[in-house]
Amino acid sequence: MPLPTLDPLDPVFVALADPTRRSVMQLLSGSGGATATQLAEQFPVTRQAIAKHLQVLADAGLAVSARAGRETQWRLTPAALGPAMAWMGGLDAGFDDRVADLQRHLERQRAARATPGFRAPLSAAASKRRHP
Amino acid sequence: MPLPTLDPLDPVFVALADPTRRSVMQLLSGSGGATATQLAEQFPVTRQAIAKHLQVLADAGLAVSARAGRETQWRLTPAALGPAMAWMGGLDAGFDDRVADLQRHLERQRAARATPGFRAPLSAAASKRRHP
DNA sequence: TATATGTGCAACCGCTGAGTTGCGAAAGGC
DNA sequence: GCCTTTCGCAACTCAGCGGTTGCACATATA
Repeated sequence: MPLPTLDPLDPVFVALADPTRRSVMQLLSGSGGATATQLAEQFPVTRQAIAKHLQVLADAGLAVSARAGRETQWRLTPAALGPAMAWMGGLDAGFDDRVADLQRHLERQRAARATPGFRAPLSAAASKRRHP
Repeated sequence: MPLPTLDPLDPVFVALADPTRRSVMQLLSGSGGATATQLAEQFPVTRQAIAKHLQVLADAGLAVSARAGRETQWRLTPAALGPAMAWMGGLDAGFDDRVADLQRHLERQRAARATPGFRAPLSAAASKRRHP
């Protein structure tokens, strides 16, 4: 029972989680656009399966469709990947913060070592940020 | 029946697809490391659920564990996100390729227009790259 | 030693999602 | 006109996943 989520970039990550869907994205990126039947020829699955995948991509804002006559052209809109990539980059930024914390900690240790008789508490910085 | 995948960055995207798992990643990023029980206190799920999430992250190379005494510390390894982010960036690169194609196409059109009596075939470039 | 705490493993359950088949409707080609 | 193509919708199957409970083992603390 996965908890209900209102994270706006959840549909993007969910869309990216399926390998067939990622291949569809690559085909759409390589070509200027394609129909569901054209895409289905490249996979060992039915057209309806591809159509469902395209709908998932559309719900995530990663693709748009435009009907022309009896066929609907699908096109990739990779701009929707921006927030997801930003979120991933933010994890490394957190790492940078910890590096800065460590550097300040070491600096304080160095200063304390220069002051005989003072003993710094161990791993104070680590436990302080354990549950933000 | 999802087709079997040997895509090496598949476990990474699968790991990112769950919102609880992403929250765990953020907590691990904000702190220098935590145990499964500590993390479970921040979520309305059991410790075992968090432990499973941590195992998924480990299988994707996104986290490592180190046992110390009776508790095991978990730490995030965001470097494993690199290939995934590179793949996403590659989709935009494909877009750049299409822009280059379009520019070449327009340039050819302009040259043809300067040569009376020659008629360029319509949308030749588009159909050429439709199924790479 | 006894007790409490933290972990890992295994079995079990409900639901979601990927995929299928079937069919009817709209658009093109003859 | 008729036939073909392409599409969208609905119902269905089924494996995997998120989550739980229960328990046994190891480590710290009294």
